[in-house]
Amino acid sequence: MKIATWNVNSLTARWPRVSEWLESAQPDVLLIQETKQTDAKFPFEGFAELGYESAHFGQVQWNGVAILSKVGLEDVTRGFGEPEEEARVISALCGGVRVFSCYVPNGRALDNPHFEYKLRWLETLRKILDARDRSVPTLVGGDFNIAPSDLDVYDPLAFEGATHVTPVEREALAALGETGLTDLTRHLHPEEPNFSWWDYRNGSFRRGWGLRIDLLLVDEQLLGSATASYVDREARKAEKPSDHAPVVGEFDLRLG
DNA sequence: ATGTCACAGTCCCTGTGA
Repeated sequence: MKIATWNVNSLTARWPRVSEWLESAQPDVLLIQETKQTDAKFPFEGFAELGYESAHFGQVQWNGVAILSKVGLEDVTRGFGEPEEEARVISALCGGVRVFSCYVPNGRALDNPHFEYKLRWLETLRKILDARDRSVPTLVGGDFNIAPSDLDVYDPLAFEGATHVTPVEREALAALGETGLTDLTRHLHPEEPNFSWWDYRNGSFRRGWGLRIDLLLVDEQLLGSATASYVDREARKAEKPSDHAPVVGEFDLRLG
């Protein structure tokens, strides 16, 4: 089973890239973030023509998360169940695996109220993951807006005083892991940076100025069946690309 | 730090978010 996560930075703007990537990469499941559209605009039919069932949790202008699947899409949950919440998490049961598509708040700046919101949001997610049914294989993917370690940052000195790299954010991410989840790409590749995001500005991609902030957190069952994980940098080279590249995990699942 | 991109509304520019 091949499961990928991709922050597409507007599905409206990115449809050509997303549709061609699905046709060539053929993941069984794709977790999407930043669709930036309402459910009414989400291309359910376009995805169906490509062979995918889909579920979306959208809003008017920002955020928006989705799950596409070729292996079934059942028991969908949208958000944390809080009133007026932003569209940042959706989960479903796909081919016997509970998958989450997460778009963690950016944080903006350390002294911005949005930074506290980011930490609260992560704590709410942790509680949900801690309460999950451990008998069901689980994958939590998405744009976490946190680089887990300095290996995940092209120049740690350039990020002093910035979000995405602080101890408190990394501790919040590690707390998700303490519910029994492992960072798949880093586990399989302990030393390669495997950046997944490059700023549109400054020619960052060409210069290799990236961060690894798009992650696949997997439980022990999935970790034991994992055969590969990689970043598809080709997608970042395309015309009018997202600033994020897809992150892929492959599993040799033998589920009862 | 900032050489870009995308969105909605103020609607062909501006403010916001990343």
